[in-house]
Amino acid sequence: MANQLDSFFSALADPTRRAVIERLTEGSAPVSELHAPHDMALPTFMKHLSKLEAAGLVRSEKKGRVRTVHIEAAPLAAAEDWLSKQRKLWEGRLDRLERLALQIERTRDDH
Amino acid sequence: MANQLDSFFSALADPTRRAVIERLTEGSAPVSELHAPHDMALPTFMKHLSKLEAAGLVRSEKKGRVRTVHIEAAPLAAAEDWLSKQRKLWEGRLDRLERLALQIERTRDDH
DNA sequence: AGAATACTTAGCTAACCGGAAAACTATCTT
DNA sequence: AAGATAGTTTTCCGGTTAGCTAAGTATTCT
Repeated sequence: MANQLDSFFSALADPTRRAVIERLTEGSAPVSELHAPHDMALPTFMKHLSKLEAAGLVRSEKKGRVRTVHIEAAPLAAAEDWLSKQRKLWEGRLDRLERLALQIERTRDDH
Repeated sequence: MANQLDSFFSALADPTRRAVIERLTEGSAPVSELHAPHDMALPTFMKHLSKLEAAGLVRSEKKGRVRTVHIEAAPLAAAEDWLSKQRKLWEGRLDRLERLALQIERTRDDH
């Protein structure tokens, strides 16, 4: 995985991990609280958290026996930017094609 | 993979596939042209195209021996929307926290 | 008809992923 | 000091993914 976007997108390609991100937009939380709504073993869930952290989408700190997890907004914005850029390029192209079509139509009318 | 977002994001989690999307914003193209810049066997590359098509990010039609591939904008926008929503929720929360902090500061000044 | 082109299908491999259970460590609580 | 709590580490498993080569099919060109 060379690119940052690789790990961002693949971290987001799993419903458990997206649910964690959604939950974290409401505020930081300890691992056990994040785990609670998910019907899977803790170690399995921890692997999802690790993937999010490795992708930089999340940060975490341990105090005593509790690890608290926070969302990290910047990479979310980076992924959004890539998507937005592609969509705009594509839409821009559609616009140009439309203008071209109008021009051709007009040229035809001149005959 | 239950969710649509699963396949969208996992389709975008690969640099070859993102490169294909980037190329396609410039316009549709046949398989061989899309393949040319990528240093991998054709069948391998075709599997990437299939994944993009399965995710609905791309459409394709075969005419004679040539298969032409087109980008499909809607799902790109859907993925963008999810990201945008999360980022805004998070930023909104930061704003509320900031206001709260200001309030507390003001209350303290009253003493 | 024969050769070249543009995929397609089939079959293989190594690595990774999402899941589990079991056993362990470290930190509160009583 | 004992017990409960909150993670962590280890080891295993079956399924998917990304890559390859080799051989096949369908069109188009000469």
